[in-house]
Amino acid sequence: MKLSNGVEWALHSCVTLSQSRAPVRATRLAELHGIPQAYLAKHLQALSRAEIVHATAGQVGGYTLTRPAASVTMLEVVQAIDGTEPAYRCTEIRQRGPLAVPAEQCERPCAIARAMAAAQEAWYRALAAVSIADLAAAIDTDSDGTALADVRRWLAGSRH
Amino acid sequence: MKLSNGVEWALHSCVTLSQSRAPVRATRLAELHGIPQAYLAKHLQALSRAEIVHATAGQVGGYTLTRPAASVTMLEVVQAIDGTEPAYRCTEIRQRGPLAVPAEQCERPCAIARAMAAAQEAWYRALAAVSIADLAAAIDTDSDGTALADVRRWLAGSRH
DNA sequence: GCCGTCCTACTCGGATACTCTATGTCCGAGTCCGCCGGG
DNA sequence: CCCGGCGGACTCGGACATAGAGTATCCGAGTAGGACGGC
Repeated sequence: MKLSNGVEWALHSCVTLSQSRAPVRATRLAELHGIPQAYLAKHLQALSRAEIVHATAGQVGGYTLTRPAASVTMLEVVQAIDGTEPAYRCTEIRQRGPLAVPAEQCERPCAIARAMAAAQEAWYRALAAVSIADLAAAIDTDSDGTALADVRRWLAGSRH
Repeated sequence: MKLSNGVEWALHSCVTLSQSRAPVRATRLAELHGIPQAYLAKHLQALSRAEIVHATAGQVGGYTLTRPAASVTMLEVVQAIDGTEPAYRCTEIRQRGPLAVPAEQCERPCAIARAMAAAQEAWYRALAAVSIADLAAAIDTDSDGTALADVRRWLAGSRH
């Protein structure tokens, strides 16, 4: 089980966007994080489709958060990038083979699928409990308030 | 994020093995579940390496559980197949770009990595709370005690 | 009749092709700003 | 001096190559059981 690499970029990008009221171009986000511009753009598109960020075209365009950072959860971002498909997908092998269970008795998911679904739910809950604002606050605390201030200053700098 | 298909097969196979004291051949397990024999064998090797099952060679060989089903957790099986690598791997992008944080200040994982690790931990706990015996009991309940009895009878049948 | 040895058939184990998703990249459609001309 | 129209350059968006991991398979090494011969 491996999570897409873009999830990390998307989360960092959201934290960065939460520090700016003005639109931030994908190029600048990529430059700030030292990652490929074109590929980050692809993931930002996914965030745009999920209506987590709003894209503005034109000369002073870029991305902004559509909602306050406190109301955007990590879960939303992860699902926007990675999709909402559960990690475990039951293929109903109990309905196959010489001892196949008839479909009528398979209305409820099988015990294994139920346990995996419960685990996934626990994962979801843990992610839904943390917002982008929480992440920003934690980063701020970790750096004694310098990191995000630097980001704000850098974002306010020349548009190159 | 997608979990390997073999996880499902491995879990079902473990439940099946818990119903037999005699070794069960990979061929029979595959036949019972209606899945490719050669590929299942590969995953059974992983379970063998993890010392969850014991492989016996020779004419009446096959696989058996090394421990009572109640002491084998779903987490062990999942990790044996899928590996122990966490789903989210922080690439430390905070140490890159124009505002790179110096490595000395990065002893603690970044806030995002901490949150993802907590979520993964919640997932692990949910899986560790369920044993193979629990799964067998749940399946037994679901089928009014017929499913596992059928399996035991089928396993006791001719070795073909 | 009993025991040791050999043989055979069967098992698992690792090395080997193939496919599909995730990665990385590019160019085109759409849009907003700034300039220019007219009133 | 103010306003409307136009041009241009910049933005995002989706379509297009590439690589790595997961999927599926095969054949060889090793082993346990059974048959055979000798004692």
